[in-house]
Amino acid sequence: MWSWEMQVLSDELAQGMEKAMQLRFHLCSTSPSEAEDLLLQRIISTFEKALCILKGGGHVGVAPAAAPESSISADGSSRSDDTNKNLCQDFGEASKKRKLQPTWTEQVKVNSGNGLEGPGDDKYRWRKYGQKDILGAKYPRSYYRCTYRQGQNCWATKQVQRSDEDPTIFEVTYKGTHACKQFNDAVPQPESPEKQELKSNSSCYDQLEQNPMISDFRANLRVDTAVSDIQEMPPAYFSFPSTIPCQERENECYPISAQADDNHLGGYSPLFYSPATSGSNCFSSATYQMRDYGANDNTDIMSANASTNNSPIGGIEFSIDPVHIDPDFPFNIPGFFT
DNA sequence: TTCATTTGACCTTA
DNA sequence: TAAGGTCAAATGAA
Repeated sequence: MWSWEMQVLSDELAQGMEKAMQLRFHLCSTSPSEAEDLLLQRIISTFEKALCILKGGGHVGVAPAAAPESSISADGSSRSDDTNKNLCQDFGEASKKRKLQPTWTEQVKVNSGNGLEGPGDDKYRWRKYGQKDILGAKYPRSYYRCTYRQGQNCWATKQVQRSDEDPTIFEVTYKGTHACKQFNDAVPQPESPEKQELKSNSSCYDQLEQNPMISDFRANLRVDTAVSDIQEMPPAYFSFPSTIPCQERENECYPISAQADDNHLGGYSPLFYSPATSGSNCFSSATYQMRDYGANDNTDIMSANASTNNSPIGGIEFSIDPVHIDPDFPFNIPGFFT
């Protein structure tokens, strides 16, 4: 089959799964029957299997993971026993290790009126290690790595690329998860109310993090957070498919604790937190599109703007509150841009 | 003095 | 071989 045909087919399957997950997502807020939930679970599972088969990995039920600890290779194919033999030596090589790291992208819109040069802080301390002019891009791409790379062997990196079309939009690509603990000694940084609330709900995220499906999906996750493209969605809590009935999973999302072990973010977008009021939702209101292109390194086609409603993706759409950039937020804080 | 940024060179990958 | 990604020496700021 032609590669583009494969891609189209993959996209279609992905959309099917996305819609099924949306449906399940909605049903969860209306206490669906166990039968309904099971049925949806099977539908989603079927899409998953089809996608896995299409991608040639043959590994069913697990989206490509990319974390170094994962037993799934970056290209989405499962690491069979023979490939497992090579795991140790693979991970011993930093470059390969990096290849296996989860990657996702956020689009951050900043208020140009503030003379901002880049997106705001993401509560991690980054050290710029390079800048490159990218072919066809108006603006250079900046490369950052975690300040604690040496001290704490933290291999998280990020790339910041200013949008050609809209200079107020920065595409921030995160690679790898933070292994460091840097929140106690991090430079105190002002936080928007949204962020503060997000933080307080981190236990909700932690709960979600326990879900193996999340680890599966997050590997090739791409989160577009362009503030301008927010779709209204009825409130509901977010959930990846699992065999746990919705009512039970609800409890996974509700407990809100003030003690946020930020490291559990693992470098993932803080936007995953729900600023849900009264703890009723893990995610609500607006839509973020999580695009899982699955096994292949298809990040290039993942770069479509979040505005599309037809995102051809094996990811899901789920609702969380929009995160607006506070016009008064001091973006010139250390660590992001100079 | 320490830490962050800049930037040219080098490495990797497609 | 070109483009993207990373390294590391030089430089600057605090």
